[in-house]
Amino acid sequence: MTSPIRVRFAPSPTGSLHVGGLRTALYNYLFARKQGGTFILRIEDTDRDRFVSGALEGLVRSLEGMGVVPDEGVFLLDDPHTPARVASRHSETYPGVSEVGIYGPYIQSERLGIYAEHAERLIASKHAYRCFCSRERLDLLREKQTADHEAPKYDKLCLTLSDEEVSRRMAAGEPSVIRLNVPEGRGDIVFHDLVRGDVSIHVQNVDDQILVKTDGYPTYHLASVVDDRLMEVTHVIRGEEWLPSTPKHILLYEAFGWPVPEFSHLPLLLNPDKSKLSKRQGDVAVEDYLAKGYLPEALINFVALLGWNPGQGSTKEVFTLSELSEAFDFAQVNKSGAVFDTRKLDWLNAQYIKTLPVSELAHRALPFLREKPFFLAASEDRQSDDYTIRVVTVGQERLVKLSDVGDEHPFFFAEPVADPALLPWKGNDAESTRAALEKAAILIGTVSDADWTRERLGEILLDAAGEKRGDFLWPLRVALSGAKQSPPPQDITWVIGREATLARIREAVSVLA
RNA sequence: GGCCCUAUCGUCUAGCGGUUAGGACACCACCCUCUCACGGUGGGGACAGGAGUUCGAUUCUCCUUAGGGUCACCA
Repeated sequence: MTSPIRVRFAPSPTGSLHVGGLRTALYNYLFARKQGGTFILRIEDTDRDRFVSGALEGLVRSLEGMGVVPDEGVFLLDDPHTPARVASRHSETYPGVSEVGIYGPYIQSERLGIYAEHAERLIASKHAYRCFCSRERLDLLREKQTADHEAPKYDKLCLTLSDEEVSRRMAAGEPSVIRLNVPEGRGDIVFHDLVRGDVSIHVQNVDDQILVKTDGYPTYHLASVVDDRLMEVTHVIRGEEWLPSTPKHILLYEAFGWPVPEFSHLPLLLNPDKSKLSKRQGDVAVEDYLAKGYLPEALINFVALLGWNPGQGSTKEVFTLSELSEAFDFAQVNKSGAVFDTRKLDWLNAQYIKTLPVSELAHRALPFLREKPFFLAASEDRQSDDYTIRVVTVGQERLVKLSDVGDEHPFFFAEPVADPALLPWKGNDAESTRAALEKAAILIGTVSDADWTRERLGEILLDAAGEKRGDFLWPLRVALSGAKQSPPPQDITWVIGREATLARIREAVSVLA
C-alpha cells in the first residue's frame, strides 16, 4: 500500500485566473481524483509589491465556478463548497477567506516565521549565507558576465565574510538577503519528470539563488519547497516555466535532508505565434471566456485536451469533469506546447449547448439576453421566461456562444419590415405569393391549441405546401422573419404565437403590390 | 549570449520499428432542404533536414535547423 498522493495548485494572487493556470489546477485536480489523493489550494503571496486587492477571492471563485474544487487549503467563507469542518478557520489577513486542513496556514504571508526558521537552519548548516551586496554591484556583475558570454551568476563574494563581520554589519542595520550556497563539488543534478523523463543539468550552471529578501519575505523557491515538504506534497505539478529552477529546489531538499517529490512540468499554452500565451494577443482570463458566453464545462473540456489525450486509440473528444478524472494519466500528457486556438472551443461549446435542457439553457442565456437592446425594447411578454425558453428551443442548434443568443433572430423580439422584393419564391409573381400567404393565414388561424407544437405545426404546413414547398414556405418564412435566413416558418410561428403570426402575414400581403 | 525543453496536416492530436500515417476542429464539395443551422457522405492537407543503428525508420541515437522557456530581492 503506497501512501496517498497529495498535490497542490499554488497561485499568486496578482490577478484573475489565467486559462494556463486553470489547466495546471485542472491536471492537479484530475490526478488527485484519479489516484484517490488530496488536492490542496495554497496561496503564494510573498511579493508585497504585486499584491492585488480582491485577486485571491476572485481566483478561488473562478476555480470553484469551473468545478475544480480543492479538498484542502483555501476556501471562501460564503461558498457552499466549503466543508464545514472543525479545522476550518478564518484567514488572518483576508476577511472572507477560510482554511480547511491540518497543515495550515495555507497562505504564505501567514507562514513567515516558518520560512525564517528554516532559513536559519540552512545558514547554520552552511547551505545558505548572508549577502550584503548592493544592487549596483550585482547589476555590474551581470553586465560583465553577459558581455563575456557567461551565464549571469552571483560570484559568492559574501560567502567569504566571517561570522563576526556578518554580525557586525547586521547589527549596524545594513540590509541583506539570504542566498542558497550551491555546492561546488556536487555532480550533475538529475531528476525524473513524469512528462519529460530524465532531465539533467550541471551544478555549475545553478545560481546562488536568493532565498530570503531584504524585507524578510521568502522568495518562491524557499517558500514552495518548505511548504511542499510541510504539507506532505508528493507530486509537484506545475507549468514548464519552472523547469529551469527545479535544480535549485532539489538542492534545497537535499540541504534540508528531505526526500525529493515527483515532478511534472506541463507544456505551455501558446499564442498563435507560438510564444507563451499572454494578454496582448487575446483574452487569457477564465472570466473573459465566461463573459464571452462559453460554458465552464466546455472550457474545462477544451483546456484538458490541450496537452492531454485519452490515449489507447480513443477518439473521444467530449468529456465531463468526472470522465476526465477517470481517464487522466500522465503517460498521455504531451511534452510540447499547445496553441490556444479557440475555434475548437467554439465547436465544443456548441456541442455542450446542444445537450443542455432548454430550461437550463434559457436560464444561462438570460443574463446575456438582458444586455441586448432588442430584448430590452421588446414587449413584456416577449421578455418572459416562457418566451425565452421558446426562443432558445428554436435557436439551440444554431447557438455557438451564450452571448450570441437572439443576435441572428431579432424578429423574435420586434416586428420585421416586410420587403416585397424578398417575399416571392424563385420567379413567382406577387399574385401567387399573396395567394400563398393568404392560404397560410387561413391555415394557421384554424390550427387548434392542441396542435400548437413545433412538430404539428411543421406537419400541417408541410402538408399544405405539397410538392413545390418553396412556393408556399419561402414567402411565409420571409413574412415572419423579414430575413433571407431564419429558422423554418413553423418554428417562428410557434415562438411568436398565432396573433403575431397573422399580423405579420397581413403586413406582408399589404406590401405586395 | 549561457543553460534547459520541444519538433506528425493551418490548429489540437493518435502513433510507442513494418500502418494506404488514424481522428477532431477549421476549410472545400455533395446530400438532406423553403433559407440558415443541425446532421450525413466525400475531398485537399503532415512525419523540419542530414547522418547513423537496423532487413526495415514517423518511431531509437547523434548533428543541424527552427521554435519556446529561463537566466530578478516576481511568482
